[in-house]
Amino acid sequence: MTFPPVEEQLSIIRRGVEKIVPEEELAARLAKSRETGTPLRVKYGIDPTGIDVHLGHTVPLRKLRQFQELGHQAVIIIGNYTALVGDPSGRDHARSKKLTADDVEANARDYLAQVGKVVDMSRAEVHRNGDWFGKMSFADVIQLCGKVTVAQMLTRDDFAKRHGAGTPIFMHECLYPIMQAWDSVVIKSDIELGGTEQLYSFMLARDLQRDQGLPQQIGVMSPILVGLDGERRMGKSLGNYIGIGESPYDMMKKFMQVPDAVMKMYFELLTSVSLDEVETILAGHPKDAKLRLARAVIGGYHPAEQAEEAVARWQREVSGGELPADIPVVTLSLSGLATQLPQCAADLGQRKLAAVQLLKVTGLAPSTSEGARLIAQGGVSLYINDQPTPVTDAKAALALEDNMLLKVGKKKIARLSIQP
RNA sequence: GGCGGGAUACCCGAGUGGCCAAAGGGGCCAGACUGUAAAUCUGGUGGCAAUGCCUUCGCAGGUUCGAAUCCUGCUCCCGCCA
Repeated sequence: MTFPPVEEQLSIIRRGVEKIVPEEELAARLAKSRETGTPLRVKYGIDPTGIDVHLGHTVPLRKLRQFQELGHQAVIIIGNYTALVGDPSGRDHARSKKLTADDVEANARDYLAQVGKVVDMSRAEVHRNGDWFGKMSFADVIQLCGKVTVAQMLTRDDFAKRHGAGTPIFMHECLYPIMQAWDSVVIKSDIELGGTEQLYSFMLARDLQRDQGLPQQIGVMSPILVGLDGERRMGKSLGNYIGIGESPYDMMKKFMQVPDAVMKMYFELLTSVSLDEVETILAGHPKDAKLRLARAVIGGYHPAEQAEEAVARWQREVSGGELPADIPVVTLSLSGLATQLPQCAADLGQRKLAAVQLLKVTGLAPSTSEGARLIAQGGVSLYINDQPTPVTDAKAALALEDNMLLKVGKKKIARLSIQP
């Protein structure tokens, strides 16, 4: 096994990484690996709790892939044991419902399939930590806990804060980092990847590895990827994410709405474009830079021609103002509507319906009141034979034509299918 | 266990008898501008068969012509003391 020169490896590893601890050990470890022809074991752990992988998750995953390309060994840990136990802390009740072993395994498989879009799974080791934790006795657990002090645990920032503030810290929460650290011992990791919030567990792993007479792992920590709002971390619950399973065009639309300020970070963490080139790109027009970014990232998850088509389509439909290609069809039944809205029966008899009611039944407005507001503000228009007409009177009964389009604002549009 | 403070719309937060569908800010929506970025500006932001009507200020009652506002009970939160 031959590896690229240490300096070259370092520059790749350091890209988009916030912290390496201990930084000074990394070069020596790489050098030794190169001399002995031994790949480093690079660990990345995840709890299989039903994750929809988004770009934020891909940051450490991409780093793992880079290690693979440098010739090192990717080791993915599925935390099936911790997932089974369930973490009741701080979670809302809906989420803390117990997962069965089957759920966890299904999640794990689903997760690994998604990970396969970034990591070369044919060359990765996958372990489930239930394989070792499931065999441990309570005595083993106590013995393991004997290696960690409370004072140590309290050096962890969030625990320290909570302890200071008098908010509860549950025993099992203290066990999670220990378990994670023990994973490192078992799989003999040289490097562990994760976010900066993992610092404590990473360091604990070093302590336990030393205790077991093993080489100590080096933590390579990625920054938190900000979401589409440019402020908070990318996350599903915040609704500011791009999932790697999304269609090219859905990704495209989201990319183009990202604030300019995050482009540099996205280029650095989500693409392989060289940092020099990124500088050049960002010096140009921001819109072109964003197109470039979108194309690069989307191309990582979809065939290049589909990424290209998504870009082209965005230029046509959004930038060019053409009507979108995939307008959802809303089917309206005149007789059904007459039952639903008896007060409009007379209008319906003439194939007409008040504008506000139409907005509501098509789902383009949540209520007639909101529909009336939208109309008053000039946000509603009607397309007959693709000819737009603004709707200005909320109460006016509109003639219902099969195939007509109703548009609200810039984004909401529906094609009507009128049935008897 | 004692004392005190609080619960207002999506969130924060004003309002202490009528002028309150409830200030202000954030968020969000629509419009202008633009590159569907940012910034800025304008308008809006409970519902309905809509110049009106109905519902909403923690929950349940009460006082009053009239209650987010006063009274009683209840639930929950947060400080301080023990």
